[in-house]
Amino acid sequence: MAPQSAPRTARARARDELSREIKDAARRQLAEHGAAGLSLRAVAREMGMVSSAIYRYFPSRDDLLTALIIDSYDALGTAAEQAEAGARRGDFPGRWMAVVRAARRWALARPQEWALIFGSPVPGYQAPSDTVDPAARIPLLVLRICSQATAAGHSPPPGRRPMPRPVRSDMKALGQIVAWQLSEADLARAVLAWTELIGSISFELFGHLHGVVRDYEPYFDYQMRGIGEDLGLVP
Amino acid sequence: MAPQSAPRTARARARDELSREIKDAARRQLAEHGAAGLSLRAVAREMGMVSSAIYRYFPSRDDLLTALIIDSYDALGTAAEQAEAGARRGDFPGRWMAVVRAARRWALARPQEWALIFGSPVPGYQAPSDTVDPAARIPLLVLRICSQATAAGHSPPPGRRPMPRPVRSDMKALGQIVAWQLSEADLARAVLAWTELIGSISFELFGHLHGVVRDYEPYFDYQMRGIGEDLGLVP
DNA sequence: TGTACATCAGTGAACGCGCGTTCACTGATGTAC
DNA sequence: TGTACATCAGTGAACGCGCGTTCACTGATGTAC
Repeated sequence: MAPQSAPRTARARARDELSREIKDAARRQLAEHGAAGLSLRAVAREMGMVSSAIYRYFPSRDDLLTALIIDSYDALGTAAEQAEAGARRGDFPGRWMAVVRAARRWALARPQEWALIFGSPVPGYQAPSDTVDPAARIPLLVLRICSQATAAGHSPPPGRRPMPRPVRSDMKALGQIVAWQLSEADLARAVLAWTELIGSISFELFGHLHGVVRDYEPYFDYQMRGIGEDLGLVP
Repeated sequence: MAPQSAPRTARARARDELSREIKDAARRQLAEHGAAGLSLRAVAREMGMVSSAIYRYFPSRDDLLTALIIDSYDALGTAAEQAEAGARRGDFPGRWMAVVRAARRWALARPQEWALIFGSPVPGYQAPSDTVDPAARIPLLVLRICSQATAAGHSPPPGRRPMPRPVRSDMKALGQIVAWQLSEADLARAVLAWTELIGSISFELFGHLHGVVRDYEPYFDYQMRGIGEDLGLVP
């Protein structure tokens, strides 16, 4: 018999496709009304289904939200990774800039998805652990760039000030997880750079630079370039 | 007749007091259910009033939200200003650390109020211009510290890299508004520091450092101290 | 290849709930003379 | 000081709406023999 390499039944394929269509419809809802305004009934309406039918695919509204969060983290991570892969390996500042620009572009195109993952947590909603890995893609990418830059002999000027013991211990643990050879001070700097990246994009998106910055792209580039230098990516 | 220094009638005083009580009840609501879950009816219930009575005080839910936003910005600004006023004038890093610690403490005590002003914008809600001045208190405070440090001869090492024209023009405009003598590069650095402050607190509050940092206070202090150094506050 | 049974997608009605806002009203407070 | 009128706070009922979730059901698809 043939169904050996493809044991996926027609029903299973239809199910996957509909799951995806439901998430697409939900994402459109999200883009218009925000996370708090995401309604299962509205999604069902857009799909031409009865509202209870959604429950064949997602056991509750929260599960649908979780799926959207994971997808958003993954889409953002993919965008950043692909952009980074396009830069010359030895060009560490270029790789950093590719990441941050891809992240900003992604955010500008989908502000509500950005707000879903980096804005206020939905009250009462607790992100399950499945979101951890997708959420880690960008910070890991940043750490990898820093690590390879260090390996190539490009390091930030050594520690300006002593690191308190609890911080050192947290950074040591982080270093053991990622297993690359970065000093605790460099790890802390990389975590800060990641915070600065997300913070800068959120500031622009959420309107906190209104009246201060008019031309966001060069402003963002300028600041991120400076952070790249602070990371010691450039000799 | 006597009512000259106090033309405030009993009715007016009662009105002010009730406005305040409504906002207090709304703030409690907010702390529990977040901005999206703020309900006029629930507020009225807590006040022991009928829901329509709220409309004597706030013409709509959005107006109540706006009042809360303004109050939050003001409370945060006041907390930061008071803390900063307690530091020795010549101790610029100390003044910076007083501001950032006060901001973090305020945020930890009222996470939902923080999310209200720095989290995802409420979809469909447009902040009116009354929020601009209260929102500017912290950034202005930061700029003032930098400016006085510069005047005292403590400046960051001069510009690492050229500033693109649009950025320079934005910073020049900002410099004219605040009227102090800071270079465009220093202004940009101060705006970044402000972004980093808000971003770091949001990262902690919204759980993005979960699994990376365990002891937040020393981590925050360490990073903010570094930013203070980057600002050139210390000779 | 054909039949019997199990699985599953989608329906339609219902439960129970809460929301923002409007409106005509009553009774108390404030103002002008 | 007293009266007549205007202002205003709070009531109670109603409008019109949308929501998440459950449940018994029908009919189509898949599976085992």
